[in-house]
Amino acid sequence: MVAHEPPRSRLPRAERELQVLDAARALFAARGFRDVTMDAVAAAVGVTKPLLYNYFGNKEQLYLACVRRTGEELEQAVSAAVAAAPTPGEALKAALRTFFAFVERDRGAWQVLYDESLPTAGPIAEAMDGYRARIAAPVAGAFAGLGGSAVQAEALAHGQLAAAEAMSRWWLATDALPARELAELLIDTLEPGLAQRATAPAPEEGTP
Amino acid sequence: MVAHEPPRSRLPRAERELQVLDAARALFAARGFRDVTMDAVAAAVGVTKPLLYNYFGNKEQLYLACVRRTGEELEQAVSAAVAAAPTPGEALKAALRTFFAFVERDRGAWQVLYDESLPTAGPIAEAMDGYRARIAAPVAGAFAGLGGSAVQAEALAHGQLAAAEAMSRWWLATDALPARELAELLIDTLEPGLAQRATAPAPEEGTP
Amino acid sequence: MVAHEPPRSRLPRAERELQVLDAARALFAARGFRDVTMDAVAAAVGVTKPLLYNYFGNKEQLYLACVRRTGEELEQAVSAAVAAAPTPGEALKAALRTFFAFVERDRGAWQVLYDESLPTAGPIAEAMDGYRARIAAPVAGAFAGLGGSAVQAEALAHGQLAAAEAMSRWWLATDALPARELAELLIDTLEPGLAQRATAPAPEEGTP
Amino acid sequence: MVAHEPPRSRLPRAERELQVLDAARALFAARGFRDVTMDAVAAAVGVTKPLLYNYFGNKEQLYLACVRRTGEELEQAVSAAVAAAPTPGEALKAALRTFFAFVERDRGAWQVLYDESLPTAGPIAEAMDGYRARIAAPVAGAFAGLGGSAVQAEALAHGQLAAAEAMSRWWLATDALPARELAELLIDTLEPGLAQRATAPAPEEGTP
DNA sequence: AATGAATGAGGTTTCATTCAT
DNA sequence: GATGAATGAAACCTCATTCAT
Repeated sequence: MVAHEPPRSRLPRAERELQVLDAARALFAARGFRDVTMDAVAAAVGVTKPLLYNYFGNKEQLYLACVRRTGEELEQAVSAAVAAAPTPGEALKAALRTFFAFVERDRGAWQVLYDESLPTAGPIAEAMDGYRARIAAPVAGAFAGLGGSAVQAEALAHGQLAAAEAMSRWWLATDALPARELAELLIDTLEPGLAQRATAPAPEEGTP
Repeated sequence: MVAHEPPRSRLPRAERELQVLDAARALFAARGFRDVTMDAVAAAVGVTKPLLYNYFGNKEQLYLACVRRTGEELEQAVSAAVAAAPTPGEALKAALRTFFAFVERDRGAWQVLYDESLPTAGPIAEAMDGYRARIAAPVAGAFAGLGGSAVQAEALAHGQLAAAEAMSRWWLATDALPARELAELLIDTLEPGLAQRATAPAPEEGTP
Repeated sequence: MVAHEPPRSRLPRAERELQVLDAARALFAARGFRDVTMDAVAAAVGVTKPLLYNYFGNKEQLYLACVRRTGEELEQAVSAAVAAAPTPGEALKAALRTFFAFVERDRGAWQVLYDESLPTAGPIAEAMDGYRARIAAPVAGAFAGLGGSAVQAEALAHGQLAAAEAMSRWWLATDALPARELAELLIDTLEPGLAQRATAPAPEEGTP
Repeated sequence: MVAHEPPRSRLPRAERELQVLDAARALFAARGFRDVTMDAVAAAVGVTKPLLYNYFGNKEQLYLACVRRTGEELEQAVSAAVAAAPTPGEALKAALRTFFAFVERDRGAWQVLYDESLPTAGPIAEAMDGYRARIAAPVAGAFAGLGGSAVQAEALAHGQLAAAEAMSRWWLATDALPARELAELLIDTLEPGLAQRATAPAPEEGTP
């Protein structure tokens, strides 16, 4: 009655590592760091736990290995988009479009990068904070270029990045709209207000 | 057979429940569902674990009990604010102001309602989704009143509520601005874009 | 076929702790820290591991709990004997007699105190070094009072304490002599040499 | 089918065994049997674990192979020194001097021979006991020649060998005195007592 | 009304050892 | 002669949960 699993044994390390990484990332995306056990990863790949530990060290490092490539890609994509834009306003739009495009292209990758069940302390927390901060930085820069005080820009950047994340999560759950439209929707909503900020002479805060 | 020590305190059940709820909610707010053990709750209240189980059944139900009052309060506050507003534009502003004010008044309550370490399946997930949806609904209504399709309104509501949430978190961490000013900052940023939506003739979605 | 174990359940904590401590100390004495598993301790007492962790925290703390009383007793016995002696020579004799008497009185206690399979780093190593150092200190003092340079005294104290330990271990393995005679044997062997040191005018080292 | 990379080095077995033995002994000396993993040995030699198993069978046998040469050397050195001495008194001095000299010459070898983290049962324990007993025997012989019963001599031999050992360890840790002076210090301390034993009319057994 | 005592089940990690080439 | 790939077994520890009073 048991499906006769083809013997997948004795693969070269590089190949096995990719297998593990794929299986692990899928599990982490689906259930979150906390609810994925090393046993589950091992079972998904069809190997035993010690192999996982031989290759990746421990659970945190396995998680980070799942995240690394993806995280760096998103970092670079966002900062390249921002750098290439002629004005802060365009930079912000480009950043948001890049972000949503990324989410749409690889749901799993994004979910792992923005996992909400990660430990809030220790090396993993630091690494993830690093990724998120480096992704957020160019966006904050764009906001800062648009007028208002520096604190205000930071607050807005935090807020609208979270808005983008939330819209992404909502999109993952509902699939109600093409992700690209979400980018335009958010951009359209913000643009006039930001244009107005840019022309105003940036007082301490709010309206004169 | 010996009963020298008077029982620590023999409170009526209702009172004891409130005590437990307060202590538990503070813990859940500070450390998240996942990282709070029943032992920790019992120790914080000064009772033993079996009492917790007698009164609340299990950990999830205890958590839900902690959340119930808060969730209903926020639900009602937001929907009252929206209902009382003369126009969709005012409704939205009122909703955001109410939200920030609520977070400012009771950060613990707020954090429990939006705990990010909750199980993503099971009765607790459903209940929490319910609260969040009922809080988001009036906001989405306000957005919808400003033009665009219903899905777009829902997407925006989720996004800007998360923005408010993130700005609040940032406020809790930095204390860099009064929370009320954050509300105005967000409103000022959104208002022109929303005004523009309101005048445009809301097609299926997006502007022509 | 299985012996019908009398249900030993539900003992008061104090009693259970003593049971655990006895069983654990016996195991540690017989097999050494490294080779005793928490499962073995639990099985020996007839309880499950979590109880051990509830009561003692972890394996190291359980070990230290086994050692504490004994260690302090030996410390005090040795330093009291040394303090009560009129001359350094007498002090040294008293210390050695106390030491061997202790070994004879409670073989298990001594074996646990001088376990050779302990971790060489971490809290347990520090605690055990503390005990051993406090036991050695009065002996080193006695040697120092007998002439020669301070380094020489320290070297000799280290050496002869180790001699006493080794004789104790040999005694535990062979039981060939009453332990008390070992004390006298060692004392008789050292005494003339030490007396000679005491009269000599302590040059840099060796005989003038 | 591809064989671009030349094999790391295709040494004849005898040479490879020596390499392994050297690296392994250094590791065992530094960290003790328990804390050295086969992985660490393999890495230190620059070979893979299966080779270790091919050549030596298992960890215990590898350890014994590391110890064999050293153990036999020390055995022979001590017994030669004792045999060459004209009187029991000289024999003892010669034995102690040989012992200290050996430790000074090759601290690694010495530490492996007296590793304190070895299993206390099984083939390894028996083998090590054999080495230690054969090293102790000539010393005990010398003590026996100085009066007292055979058991007493054995007890003293065990004790004073341990004293030499401990002084060596202390020397390794502090470097406070030349090792040769430690030998003289111990000899000077013991000599008068032993001389006295020699003149006293040895009761139980021994020479009149 | 409340407790002290106890556990089942499962998690991460380590290590000596072997298989197939 | 030597290796890359892989594993079985067991260790420490944690936590939600229940039993008997």
